[in-house]
Amino acid sequence: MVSLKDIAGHCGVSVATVSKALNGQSDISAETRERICAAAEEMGYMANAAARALKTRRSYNIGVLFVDQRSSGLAHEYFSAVLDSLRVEAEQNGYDITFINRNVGKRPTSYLQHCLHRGVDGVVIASVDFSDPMVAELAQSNLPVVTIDHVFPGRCAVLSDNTEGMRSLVRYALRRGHRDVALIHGELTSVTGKRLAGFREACEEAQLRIPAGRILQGAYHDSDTCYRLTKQLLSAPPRPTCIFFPDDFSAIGGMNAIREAGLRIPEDISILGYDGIRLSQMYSPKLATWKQDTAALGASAAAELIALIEQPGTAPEIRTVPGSLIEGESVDLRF
Amino acid sequence: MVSLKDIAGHCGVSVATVSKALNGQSDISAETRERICAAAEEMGYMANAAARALKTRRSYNIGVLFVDQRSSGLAHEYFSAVLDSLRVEAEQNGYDITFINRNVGKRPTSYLQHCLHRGVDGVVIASVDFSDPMVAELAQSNLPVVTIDHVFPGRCAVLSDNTEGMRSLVRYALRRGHRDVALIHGELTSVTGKRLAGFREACEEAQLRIPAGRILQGAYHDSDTCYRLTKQLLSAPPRPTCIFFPDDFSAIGGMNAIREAGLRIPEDISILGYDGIRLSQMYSPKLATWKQDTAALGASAAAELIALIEQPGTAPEIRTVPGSLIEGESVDLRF
DNA sequence: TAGGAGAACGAAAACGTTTTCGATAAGGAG
DNA sequence: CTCCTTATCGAAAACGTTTTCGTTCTCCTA
Repeated sequence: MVSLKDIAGHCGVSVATVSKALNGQSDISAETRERICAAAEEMGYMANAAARALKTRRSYNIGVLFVDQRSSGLAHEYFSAVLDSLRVEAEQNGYDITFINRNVGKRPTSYLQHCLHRGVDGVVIASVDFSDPMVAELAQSNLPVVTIDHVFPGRCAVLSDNTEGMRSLVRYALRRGHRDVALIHGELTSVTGKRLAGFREACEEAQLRIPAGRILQGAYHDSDTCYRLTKQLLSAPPRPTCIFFPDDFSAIGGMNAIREAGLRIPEDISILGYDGIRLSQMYSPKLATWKQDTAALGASAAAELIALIEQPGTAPEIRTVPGSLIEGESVDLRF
Repeated sequence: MVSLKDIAGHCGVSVATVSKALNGQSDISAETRERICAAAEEMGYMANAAARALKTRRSYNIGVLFVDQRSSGLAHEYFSAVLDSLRVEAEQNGYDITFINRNVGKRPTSYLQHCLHRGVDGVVIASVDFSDPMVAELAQSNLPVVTIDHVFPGRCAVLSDNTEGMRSLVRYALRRGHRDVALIHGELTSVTGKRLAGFREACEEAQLRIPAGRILQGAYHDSDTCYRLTKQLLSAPPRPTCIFFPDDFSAIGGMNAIREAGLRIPEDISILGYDGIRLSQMYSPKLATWKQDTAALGASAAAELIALIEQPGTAPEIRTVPGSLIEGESVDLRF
């Protein structure tokens, strides 16, 4: 690896001058700057990130905390899409991303310690158990932090509009004439809470009372559980005419249960998913679902974090990313 | 951040002693070592990775090159699963992973330059256009490199057994009595080549001649293309009794085409996928497919790379990871 | 012409480690 | 008691940067 010293030797100047020329400082004459830059280019110079980070305390590295509970983190299309746009946005701004984990060397530590060790400039937290004290420790640290789909008091967050998403889905189903609807939701998290709120709002709006038995706790991204719960819903008459699922993936479990019961979708039972993954429009029938704008979520998170890093004064902002309704073909008209 | 100097001050020894105590060097008395380690623990010491990397030229960071052509990289379940197990294995060995891209700062460079800049200890390359000269440059550099699903001469590689996978699938279909089979394959890569070879071998073995029109080039992970090609296959009688698809995901496109033509799976047309993603066993019918051992692929790649890094003498090894046949319910008996 | 301003560059310290090598002390052998 | 080992520790250099603060030198103004 060629270093500043090599270039300095080659050009007959000091390392200080080379550094300043390469970094565009003003107290270098245009002529020498040209000469130095040309030499650097020609010699294939590449700054040593470690040395620079050591000196400047800026690593141009952002940490990403994605914990795949039930190994559905990276394999989950929603999160991998968010991660990917996050990565692209970060890279365009000159930042690399590294995954945060719980060991440095081979010894276990905390997420925060790991971040301090690596000297990341900031952190994006998503898809984790936000009740984990170790996550809270990281979120409350004095590193710049942006969370996705969760808000810690006083910190930045990027949210998918879960209340609006669920509200829109319910309104859509009610508009199509459904009155006896059921909801299977995921584990109780802030995301689930928002969606439940949206569900209730839309129902109240339509002066619809939903009996307790029509709201079941399932699990995200777990089609087996939804298969089971759907069977349960179908077995106790009267059947609902419409079922909301935690996400598109788990809706597949529900569809299987419905078909095994000899019922048709949407003629006998209408269904709605959530997420709008590509697959949802390949089922037949195409699924009615709420498309979360994963590209905007990831890019916003990165952009906001970088703003936080580069303009330390920035007030912590909570940005909500709108989604959109995909009508699909899985909700029948009932009049 | 507390540094070695702080600990040294606190314990009344030199930084050299602290460093050696913490790193388990032998020329430190047990008593002072205890004292220093205790102080380090209590003061919340965390080594500065940048300083260490600068001094030792080891970053404990491995670069991962995953390019998502057609944005199906991270969103592709196969690769995200491989990536995840790779990450876990690396982390367990004290390595972090960072994504390699083409810019340092905001200026574009090559993958190799980016690696040199970051000082990664080694690189895993997967899911890229292996004909890209910039990828070749990286692969032929003197960094430790492991590729997945592709072999560069003289370098380490971890391969999913594509020939065996396709051979097994074909044998399975032929065993069930199919004689007029069609294959839709992906873009021409070394992976596709292997699968084609497996396909041909199994056919020859059974003394089956496959007319040219029965082998079509489609695209990986692209259900639209497969939808179109399947329609084409179905429109020209005689129809094949069995179709092989590039992967499970694109098989969905094929299934839709088949069903739209009013045909049943598998009674009228049998189908086979490739990959064994979770979803494939949620379709109905469950898909006959070849399950690639993504967990082993990722873990092997990481393990092999780390071996290469830590024992520089290691001979470049090409490891093939076996997969397994999932029979599913999508291939009918034909006798 | 003297003085000051500004432009261009360099010396050196610093960031936090690791590592070599020398120094000191203790202990054992003769 | 002297000499040689061995154990334990520290001083200092080095890794490759960035940045502060001088130092020169030129040129302009009064």
